[in-house]
Amino acid sequence: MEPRYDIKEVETRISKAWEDSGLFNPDICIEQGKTDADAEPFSIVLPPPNVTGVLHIGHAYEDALQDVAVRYARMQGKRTLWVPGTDHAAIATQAKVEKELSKTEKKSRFDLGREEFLKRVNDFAKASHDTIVKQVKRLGASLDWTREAYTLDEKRSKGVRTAFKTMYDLGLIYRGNRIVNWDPKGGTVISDDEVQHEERTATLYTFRYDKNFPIAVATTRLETKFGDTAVAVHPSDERYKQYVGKEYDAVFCGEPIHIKIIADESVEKDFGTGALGVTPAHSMIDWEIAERHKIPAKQVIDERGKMTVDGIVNGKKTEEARMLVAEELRKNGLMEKEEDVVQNVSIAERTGAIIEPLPKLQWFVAVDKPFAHGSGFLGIGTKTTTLKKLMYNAVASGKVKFTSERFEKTYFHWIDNLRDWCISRQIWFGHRVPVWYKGNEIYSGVEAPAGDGWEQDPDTLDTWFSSALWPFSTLGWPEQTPDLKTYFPNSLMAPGYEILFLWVARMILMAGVLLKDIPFKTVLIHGIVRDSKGQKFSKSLGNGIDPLILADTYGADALRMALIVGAPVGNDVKFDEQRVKGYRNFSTKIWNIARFIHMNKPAGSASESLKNNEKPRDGGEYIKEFNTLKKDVTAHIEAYEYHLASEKAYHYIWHTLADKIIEEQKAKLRDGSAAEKEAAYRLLEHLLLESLKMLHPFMPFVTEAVYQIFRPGRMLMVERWE
RNA sequence: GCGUCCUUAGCUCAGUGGUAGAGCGUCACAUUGACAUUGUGAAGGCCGGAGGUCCGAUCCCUCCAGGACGCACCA
Repeated sequence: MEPRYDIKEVETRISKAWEDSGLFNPDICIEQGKTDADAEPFSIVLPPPNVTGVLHIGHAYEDALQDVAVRYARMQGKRTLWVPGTDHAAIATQAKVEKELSKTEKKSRFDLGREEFLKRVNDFAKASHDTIVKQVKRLGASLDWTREAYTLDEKRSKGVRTAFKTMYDLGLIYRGNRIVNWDPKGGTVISDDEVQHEERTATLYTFRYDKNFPIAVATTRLETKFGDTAVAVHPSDERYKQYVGKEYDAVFCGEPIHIKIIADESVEKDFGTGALGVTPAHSMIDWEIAERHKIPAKQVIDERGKMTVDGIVNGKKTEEARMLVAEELRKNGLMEKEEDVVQNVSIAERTGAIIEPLPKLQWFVAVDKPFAHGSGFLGIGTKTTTLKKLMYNAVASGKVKFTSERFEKTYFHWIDNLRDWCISRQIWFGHRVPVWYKGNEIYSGVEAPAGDGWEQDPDTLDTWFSSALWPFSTLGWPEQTPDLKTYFPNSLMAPGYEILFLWVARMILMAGVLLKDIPFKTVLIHGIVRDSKGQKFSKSLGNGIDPLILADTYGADALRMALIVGAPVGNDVKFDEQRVKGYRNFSTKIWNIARFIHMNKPAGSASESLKNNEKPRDGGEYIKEFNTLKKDVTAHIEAYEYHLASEKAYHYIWHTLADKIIEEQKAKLRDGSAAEKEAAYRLLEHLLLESLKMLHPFMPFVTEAVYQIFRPGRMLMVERWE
């Protein structure tokens, strides 16, 4: 053996050996007799990384976790499939290319036109994809690349169109004019789950529309008040009871408005004046109030964030309009109070723009609408159900298990508050809405309708719509493929908790409607990798670390260990480069343990019998000790307590096998009789190889490399976990 | 407002109804050895605070304080 553990040489060589063997593909495992054809399947699909650039350390962590599960399953002899793929990440990818385009060529996507722009995005996505694949492979992930998928490839696109059409026919997808989250910077609508909140200070103005109006109202968004169509008060508020039901014509900053006074439970008596100016077109809440009371909506802000009313604010941006209105109110003695308040502002997740709620004609998924389900799935009954109920019951029934119960609570809470899911986007990169129009005719189908004059909807679908199909689109759905039959539902899914709603819930939804089944049995929800100060890794903070550089410096094995040991899977991981270094030392330690044992291999034919993995005759108590530990480690892996399993394996190899057992056997190896030397060697070799097997899911490279030195021609990754 | 989680060694964090654990760091000693080092040992803790249940609580329950996060939102 080489005196030094050459990380890069070994990891590169082993990577290639695995790839050449084809054993990441379960079909080849069966062909070669490594797996029984009727073995229990174990399937998992890689949460597809976005083709927006490169992998970060969070991906390395997520892949490591899954690879532990996959390698363990494979070693158990299961028919193991881990499907790789990437996500086109519609809005994120488009935004990235647009930014680049504007920087280097000073052009917008409209300057290029849809076709040329999409070509650019696809080129970028392709380059990004290639980088990502290389990175994932480097980290030792045992994915079956022969089955690679892309959310925007031909098969997945057909799946998307089929899903849309099916749900459209069920009445679960509808087109409606409703208030939506408009991202003025991205120029598109986004869903509730893509909106984030940020605390900001704002001025709360208390004012009257005009001198004759009987009630003062409070708002932070004065400029929207041109769109007020009602004033709402609490039904039990004695102060305003006399006005409820009355209607007023008023003049607000020179513009006529018509206000109806209504009573609604949602109004808080103690806030502001206890009266709420209702602006249905520019506030989610107000929209809902207006719906309840059949109050009309009046839009006063356009998609560019500019005022559309006549008079002093015409054409102005919202912030400027607000100042103008405030000034006008003060001038006319209508402003009663101005105070600073802290409020939460809605921000678009991808572009950082402040959300402008606007009424727009968009496509939605109806989550509360009863539909004919026609199966007894999840004990829902055979008649009708709603998507909310489907999502709820999948988890409540225990069919889908979350590894941490606390996430189930979060999940249920989210469902309770869920509104219809807006799925159309005004961007170009993505799945085009599979709907065609001709005059008043509307057609939804998997393919375009025959005949002339049909115009396809210009919008694209929320990227999460295609991601939601991932557990089965990757297996060939809507075709009834053998893979789908064997590997669906997936055994496991390993997403981060930050996409519990965006993704996990939607997969459950889609599988429930389209396949009348759960998408996966177990959800292993993991935390976020943070830096040593506890901050998220992000470009703006400049604290990003390239996992590949770490892998090249310390080894992918060491990186994996540093991420897995020390934090339970559901918790956040605090990442510290020092720890990677520590596990690099551990790799070296393993190499040296092996080298020492290898050097002490007795010459002659006796050792040839070792090839058959015979148990050594001596050292029974050591073997017993090992077996107890192995059982313990196995139990931890089964319970997804990878942090404990890996730590115990680590501790055993270093501080029991190396520090105690090898030290104790040294004398015999040096001075013993031939028989004693043989016995000592057999014992050490046995314990080493068994230890490598136990550690393999966590540190696949060094364990495989050493194993093959002792067992040439064999492959540790398909040895049996007993 | 509703909800979840966290508080354990200098740091980062595990863990358990029965005398407190790891890694890193620190200190002392040993060592060129299978070991780009390693080994042996040491120091270091009222397990956030107060109650309760229990023979016994760091662990279970209640409350409090501090911190993180999710959802909803005050217009």
